[in-house]
Amino acid sequence: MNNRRKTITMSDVASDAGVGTMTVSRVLRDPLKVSEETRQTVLASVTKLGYVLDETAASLSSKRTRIVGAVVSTLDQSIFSETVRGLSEGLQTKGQQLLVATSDYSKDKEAELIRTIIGRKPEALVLTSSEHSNLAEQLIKLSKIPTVETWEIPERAICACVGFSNRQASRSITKHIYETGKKKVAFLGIDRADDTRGSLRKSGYLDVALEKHEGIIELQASKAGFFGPDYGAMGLGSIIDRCPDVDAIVCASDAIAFGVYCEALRRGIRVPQELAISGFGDFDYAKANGIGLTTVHIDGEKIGHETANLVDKSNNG
Amino acid sequence: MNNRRKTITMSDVASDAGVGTMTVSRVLRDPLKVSEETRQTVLASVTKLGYVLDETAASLSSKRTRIVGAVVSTLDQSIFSETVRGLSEGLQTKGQQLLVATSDYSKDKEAELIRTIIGRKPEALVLTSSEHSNLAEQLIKLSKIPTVETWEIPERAICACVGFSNRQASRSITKHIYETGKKKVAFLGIDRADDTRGSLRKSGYLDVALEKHEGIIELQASKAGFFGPDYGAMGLGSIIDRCPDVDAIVCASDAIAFGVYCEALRRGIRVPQELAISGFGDFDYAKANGIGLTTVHIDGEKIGHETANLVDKSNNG
DNA sequence: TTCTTTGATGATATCGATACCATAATGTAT
DNA sequence: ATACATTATGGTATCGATATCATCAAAGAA
Repeated sequence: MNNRRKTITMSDVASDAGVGTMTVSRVLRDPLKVSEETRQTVLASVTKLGYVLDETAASLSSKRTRIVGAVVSTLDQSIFSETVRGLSEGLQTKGQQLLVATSDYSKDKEAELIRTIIGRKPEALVLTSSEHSNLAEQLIKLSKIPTVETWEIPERAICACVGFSNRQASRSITKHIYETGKKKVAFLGIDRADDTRGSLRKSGYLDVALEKHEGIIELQASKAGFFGPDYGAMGLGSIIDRCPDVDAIVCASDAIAFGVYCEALRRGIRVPQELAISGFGDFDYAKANGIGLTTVHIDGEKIGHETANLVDKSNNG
Repeated sequence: MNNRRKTITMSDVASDAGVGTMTVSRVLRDPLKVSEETRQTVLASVTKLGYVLDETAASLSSKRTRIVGAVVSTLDQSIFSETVRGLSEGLQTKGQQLLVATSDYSKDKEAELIRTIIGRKPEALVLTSSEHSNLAEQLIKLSKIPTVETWEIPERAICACVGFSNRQASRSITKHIYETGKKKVAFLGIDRADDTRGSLRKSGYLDVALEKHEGIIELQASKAGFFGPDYGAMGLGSIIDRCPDVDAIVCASDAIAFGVYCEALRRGIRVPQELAISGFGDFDYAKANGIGLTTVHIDGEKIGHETANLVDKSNNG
């Protein structure tokens, strides 16, 4: 009503309710420590004045910010967004809030963002990349903030990590494909220097294929500025040219797999009867029943939830 | 080095550099107000001690939190994640940080989250839904925090909004399809009570189709627990049964369009020559050249950036 | 030379909630 | 009845940076 007032503070509520500020604080933070009667009075004043506790001040005073920081590589149409979602949900139930920033796969940017976020004194830090700049590692160490690395299991974890091994996953799917009776299994990936995941996946494929003493049909080509599905469509052509009896293709990503899939349909090849196609992780539509794509489904949301739990443990456990 | 020390504060830096705390503060916030010489000394101490400014305290003192809160419906594989990305990037360049929370399309949850976020005293609030609970609107009004609503242009904006009209967009795409010479254009959507967007898109389609005095082939069916693409695949069948000479389908979403597309390929129908298919906004792969899908591309990132600018203006302009 | 302006710097009160300790009022064991 | 927990509550210093005002020196105007 009287809206030209300054900010309503806890002592405004306190005097309105005829109690001390500590009592108000307790009503809001630890209601059981206050008698039923007082609690009602205070709550009445709170709603009457439309009071909202100032977490900024609370954080400074209590040294508990209830904030968790996350620096992710990207949020685009990607599995990371699922992770962020799981994380955000998980944290919400634990009364924490999520501060996110995107690094765009740049280590320097990541370090800079980490510095800014550390300034917020978060209770934990979540990172999605497994390699960090020295500056970043140093900042983290100095700040002593529990840090969780997700997605790729790093060689040497800073603190804790939640994730999976790309190589292992690729090995499993390749093995699975051979087990369904396929004979000529090819791998289709893009040759890019900075693509650690892609090459881990290739290694996983090779681990199994070599063991089969089977023709290792492996195609790699540097991309020419066009998008994943296009590369996949083209790749299918090359593979069939080189090896007409191919009956399965392990792709380094779902974007590629999708391209292969569409091209196969266009050529009238039945999927997966004549050609099995497997992708990797970030393509939501692969779930649909009608689509014959196999994919390594990575439960980003679960990773997020697990991370939230871990974060909680590092603070309370 | 000496790591059993307590937190390093600004006065630690100040005494190390032999200056007052205000000078340190200025070096970090407004370097031009400090002489070159002093600045260097202070910066040296800062790095020497590994000092990181405590934004929590800064916020309390200056009443500028440099935080922007966002409550989004979801982050899943969706266009919202692009928006969040654009927003996050845009804010980063302006020295702001983003606090996100997901409401899962629940108005009550949204209101609750808004309350928590308001407690952080953000400098702006970003919402992705256009309908809010009374509580939410009241909280926002009381807090006087500039609020930006994105995506759907609301009937009655709380403060400012960035977005587009679903109906208008659908109208454009339908018109475009007729212009390419198609004669029998159908609409395929899912019948769900709470799907405001879907029905706006349907209306947009009808606006144009009716005007053409052309057969309005419209199919609606409640979904049976399976995923979008499956519905699309099934939908194509129904439409063809009812109207064999259909030559274009406007779909309510990209998931549906994708299902229609795959089913068309399976049936040997050439896309887009024999059948044009259009989707709506959240399917990244539609961009690929080889794929014959038309889609209303919604630039989530741009929405995010625009929002960031708007947020900036409401605070400084 | 004297007065004013400008620039660099520091002292201190302050933001708003909470930790910590003190107090008062009960109940309860001896 | 005395001593001792236990519970409910309030007073106050405190967290760490910044706004504000004061100070002082050097530079320019008269």
